[in-house]
Amino acid sequence: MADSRNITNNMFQFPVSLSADKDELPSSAAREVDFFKEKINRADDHHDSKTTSVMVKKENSLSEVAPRSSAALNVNTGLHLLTANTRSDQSTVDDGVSSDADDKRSKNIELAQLQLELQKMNTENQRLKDMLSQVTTNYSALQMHFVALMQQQQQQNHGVESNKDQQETVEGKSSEEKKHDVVPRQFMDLGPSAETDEISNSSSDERTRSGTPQNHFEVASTKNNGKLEMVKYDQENSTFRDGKRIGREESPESESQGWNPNKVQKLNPAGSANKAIEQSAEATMRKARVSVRARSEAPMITDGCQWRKYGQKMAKGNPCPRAYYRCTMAVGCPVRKQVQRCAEDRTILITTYEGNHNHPLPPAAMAMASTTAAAATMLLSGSMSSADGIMNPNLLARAILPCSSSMATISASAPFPTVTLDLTHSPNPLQFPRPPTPFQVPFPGQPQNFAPVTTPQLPQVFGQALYNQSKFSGLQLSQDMGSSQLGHQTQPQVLHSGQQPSLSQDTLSAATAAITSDPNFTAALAAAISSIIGGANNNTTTTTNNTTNNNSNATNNTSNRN
DNA sequence: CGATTTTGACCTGCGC
DNA sequence: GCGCAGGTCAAAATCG
Repeated sequence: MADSRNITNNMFQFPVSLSADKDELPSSAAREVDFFKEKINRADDHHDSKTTSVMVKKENSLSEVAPRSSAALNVNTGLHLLTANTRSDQSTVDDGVSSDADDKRSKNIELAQLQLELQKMNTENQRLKDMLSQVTTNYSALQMHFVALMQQQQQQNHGVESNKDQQETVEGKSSEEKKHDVVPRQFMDLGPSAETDEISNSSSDERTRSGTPQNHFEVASTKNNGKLEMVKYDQENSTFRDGKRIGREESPESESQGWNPNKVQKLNPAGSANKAIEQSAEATMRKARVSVRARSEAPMITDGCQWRKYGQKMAKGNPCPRAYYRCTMAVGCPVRKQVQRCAEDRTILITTYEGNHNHPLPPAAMAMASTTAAAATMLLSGSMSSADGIMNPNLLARAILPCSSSMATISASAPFPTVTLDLTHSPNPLQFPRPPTPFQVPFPGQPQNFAPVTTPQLPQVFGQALYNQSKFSGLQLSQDMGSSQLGHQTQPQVLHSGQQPSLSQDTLSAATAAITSDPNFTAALAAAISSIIGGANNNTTTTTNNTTNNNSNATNNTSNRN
């Protein structure tokens, strides 16, 4: 954990120590710091209680060792005496004065002393060994206790999530389907807890592959009937609206297949079990959202993916229309996003992501994709229960990285649990040096950026990110953000996007490399942030591949229903 | 001409 | 049951 914190602090200075934030949120920051300290102190206390005893013992041992070391010196002294005696022997031999009886007596005495000292040394050696083993045992016990607490916390979270999944599953679920309820739970079992999931019946090989949600579904589908192709990447399709769009969605168009729950049912008629698995798990994934707030004058932040707009609606309480985009980098990619400007500060662009990509991504897109996927999974696996006041793994994450209190917000309230990454706070310019050249996002049209990095490493990246989901740092828990989550920044800083520090391509490459190589999720998160910031700036400073769509025109589409 | 955007219609869930 | 709001579809329009 310390490593992750160090890595993050070294690589990406999260914009927490902003002056405005300090002014605005001194209490929360202080609370966070205090909590962290408290946490640490508690841990230290706990550890100290053990350590103290150990130390006392150690001190005792040292105090006991000290005379014994003097005893060891005594032994040496004895040896020295022996040597002296040897000399005396020699002297006796040389002199030929001492009698044999005296020599034997003195030798016996010395021998006895030596044996006694040797015995003491052996005893002390044994005691030292015992103490060492005790210290080791205490350390192991502490470690195990910590791990057990973590696992218990995770399991409680999963238990709540699993219950919710069961409730959200389609009605009339048969007992056979219930057998597979483990799969959504397994899907949720990410990170360290997955290693100790006693319910999971997956093999170790499956576990090694279970880094991504896709992989989980792959496993699940393989386990059930081997229809890999259907479950693999359609994780978001099956439960959406319970497949009631029969008339429209049975169109033969392949593009809509990814979103057609009936297609899943039709193409995978082997069992309702699979469907239930997919539905419950995909429902949870479907519901998880990652919202990114960034300042950008462009209609859309550049996240490295290709999007196609499929709808626009006026949302209540916001004069700016909400645009709906779907990822078009692959046929049937379930990822969608909503783009809307903040009603309070229209320089803030709110982008909400749903789902996981089912295709390789360019590095720039992978940063965001891995971030959203990990954040969503983290949200589903951990924070929902935290909203219920059971556990709060994010507190641990905050302890891991206490410097990013204002960066992310979890909203576990209905209708959708949402992680909001607030990038509107200006990073410290010293921490985000401004590059001399404008940032350019490598786009998928450039194949050199495409396959080599993403294809083989994508599951690993997801897996690493998900494995470290508990390290998703800087998540500020919000019990009831609700619709106000997008406006949790009470006083947005007036900072044009052009003023935002951007990152050079080297920086992004480094960040991307950090994602692909570093198992630290915070690094991945920071890399995504850097890509966002760079993309936003790119939009404002250069001509990009973005469409000419302009949401700010606000073509009133309120009469959509009318 | 294909791809993309626009936009009215449709569907669903939820609250009353 | 009704109305509202969110989300999606798909034909038409537009763009390159």
